[in-house]
Order: sequence, then C-alpha cells, then structure tokens
Amino acid sequence: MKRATLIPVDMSTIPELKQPTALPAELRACTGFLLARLGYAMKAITIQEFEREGFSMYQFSVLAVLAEGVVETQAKIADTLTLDRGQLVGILDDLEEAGLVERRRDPSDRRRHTVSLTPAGKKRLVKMRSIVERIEDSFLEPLDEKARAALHDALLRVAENRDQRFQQR
Amino acid sequence: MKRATLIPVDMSTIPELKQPTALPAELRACTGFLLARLGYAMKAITIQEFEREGFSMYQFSVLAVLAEGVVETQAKIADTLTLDRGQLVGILDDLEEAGLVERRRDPSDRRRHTVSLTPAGKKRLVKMRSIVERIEDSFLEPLDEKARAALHDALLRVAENRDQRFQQR
DNA sequence: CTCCAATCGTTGAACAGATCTACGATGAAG
DNA sequence: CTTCATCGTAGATCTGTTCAACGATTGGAG
Repeated sequence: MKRATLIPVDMSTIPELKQPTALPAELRACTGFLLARLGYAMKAITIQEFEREGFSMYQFSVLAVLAEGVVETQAKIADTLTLDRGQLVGILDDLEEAGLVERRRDPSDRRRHTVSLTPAGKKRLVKMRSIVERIEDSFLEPLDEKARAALHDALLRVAENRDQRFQQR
Repeated sequence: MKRATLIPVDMSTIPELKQPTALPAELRACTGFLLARLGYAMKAITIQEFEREGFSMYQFSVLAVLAEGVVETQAKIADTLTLDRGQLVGILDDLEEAGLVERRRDPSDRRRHTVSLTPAGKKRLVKMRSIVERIEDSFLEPLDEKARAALHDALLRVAENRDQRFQQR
C-alpha cells in the first residue's frame, strides 16, 4: 500500500501546522503571497482534520470525482486530480479495502479499470462533505455571507481563466 | 549550499506545472478547494518565473523581510517565514555570496548573526518586486480593480483572523 | 493474421525537499 | 564554575513525488 499526498487536488509535504508570525508589510500587501499562504494553511488544516476523524482528504477528492457519475478510469481520475497514476493506486487500494469503491475490468478495454462508488462510498462521501463544510466555515469565519460568495466567485473566475488559457494551446 | 523550498512563506514540493483538467462540480463549488489549488498554482508559477529570470523566490521572501528595517537575526527571519533554520542557512549563503546580504556577528550576543540588506540587495529587491507584480497581474487577469481589492481584503482578513486565533493561546 | 507501437494499471527505484538530531560556540542563571 | 538554553550550522533521516520498467492489452499498418 502506497501512501500519497494530495490536497483537494495537488500534493506536497504538509508538516505540522506552524504558528504564523507577523509578516512584513510588503508580503502582507501581496495578494499572491496571501493566496499561497492561505492555500497552504487550508490544505494543512484539511489534512489534519480529516486525519483526526480517521479519514483521508485524498479519499475525499477521489470520491468526489467518482460521484460525478461519469464512468471513470484510473487514468482519468488521476489526471483530473493532477495525481501521478502510481499515487492513485494506493489511494484506491485503501478505498477498495474499505469497501467504498469498486474496481472492475472494463470489458470494452481490458487494460482499464472502471472505478465506481459503492453505496458505502456514497454514504462516506456525505459524511466527508460535512467535515469539509465545517473546516471551510471555520476558516472563513471573519467573512460574512456576501464576502464569502464574492471570494468564491473571484477564485472560481481565476481558476477557470487559467484552465481556459491552458486549453488554448 | 543547501537548497530550500519556500513559497512566499511556506514550503513544499513544486513539480512541473501541470495542465489543469475539468474539475467535478463538487470540488469547484468548494471555496477551500479552490483556495488550496490556486494557492498552489500561484506558488508554482512564482517559483517558475523567478527561476526563469535567474532568481529565486526564497530570496525574495527573505529580502522582503529584511527590508522592513528591523534588525533581524536568522532565527527571527526563519520564524517569520515558517522556515526551518537549517533551510534558511542555505538561502542566506546564496544571498551573501551574491552580495545582496550581510551576515555579521551580533556584538551584543555573539551567538547570533545580524543579517542586513546591502545596497545591491535593495536594488535586487526592487527588480524582484516588478516580477512579483507581473506575475500577480497575469494571475488575476480576469478580475477588475475592484474585485482584486475585494479579494485581497478577504484574504487579508482571513489571514489576520488566523494569526489572532493562534496568538490567543 | 502478424508485428509493432501505444496505453493501462502497477510496482519499485530514484530523487527532492522537509524535518530532526547533534555539534561547537556563546550566553544566562545560580 | 557549572549547568542549561540558544544561536547558526551541518548531516542524517524521513516522507512524498517523480520516473522507469513491467506484463497485459489494444489498435493499426502491412
């Protein structure tokens, strides 16, 4: 069984959550810096919280992808989550062992595995959603509804703009 | 000479920038997820761009801290940037070798090193700022002035809220 | 049909970066 | 003066990512 990293969707080393210290004004004034720093914090917290409940954030990401309903092969899942295929293997091993997911040979192309949610997997996903919600809520505490919506909108727009730019190549 | 990672301020592995793929709606709807993902992208781009110009983002962070004027010891710098002290050593070695920074024994406590910007360091910082600005501008392209300000404000508020919570312990 | 190249999932080795430990030098407290 | 903590540094270790290779399978070219 291989362990992998992943935030919602990318991966990197997450050490203990460290105490943030007063930042220089120059960096505090820098949107990109804040974005990177908070993104990191968000990821660290998410990993931590999931672990505390005995789950894994990586599993959540994968389950979320599967929940979209489209028939997924491992390669597709890995690409969607920007994961190395080798890393996904380990995550799926765990999920399968826990009975949350099923791997079947794709009859139309026997090289592939079709991965699908089991009922238990769907149930688990629901539970995991509540964790995510709780984390987010705590993280965004200082923002009111309106500010949160605006933040989400801004992030989404930036994200989609990036995707578009990539696809134009 | 030791290589370290660091984003503006935290650290993790930054592989090649990968092509983002269509995300499941569930994840796209999740602010925390977007935050983590974009933060990661921002970091990756920043590292990449700095490298392309022959600089290092880590150096920028350190120079930015030093520019605040307070006399800094290595320990303080490392803590501010959430860096392992050992990692900082390598960064400072590079900076010193490039003549951007000076390490001097603190006469009042000869265990310490006082680190300070040289004139060349200040100049370099100016150049680096323009890189950061360019990156940010490209990244936030789809947002108008107002939306950018709102985004920055939201991020800052979240960041400061987190700092406060930590300090209350 | 037969080869050959490409793709799938999988494994394990190689690598990179973060963390931890230990050290010599120095300082602070008793 | 002794003991203990802190500073910067160096090196070992650990963890997670990336890469290369494998058997199985497919699709296409001849």
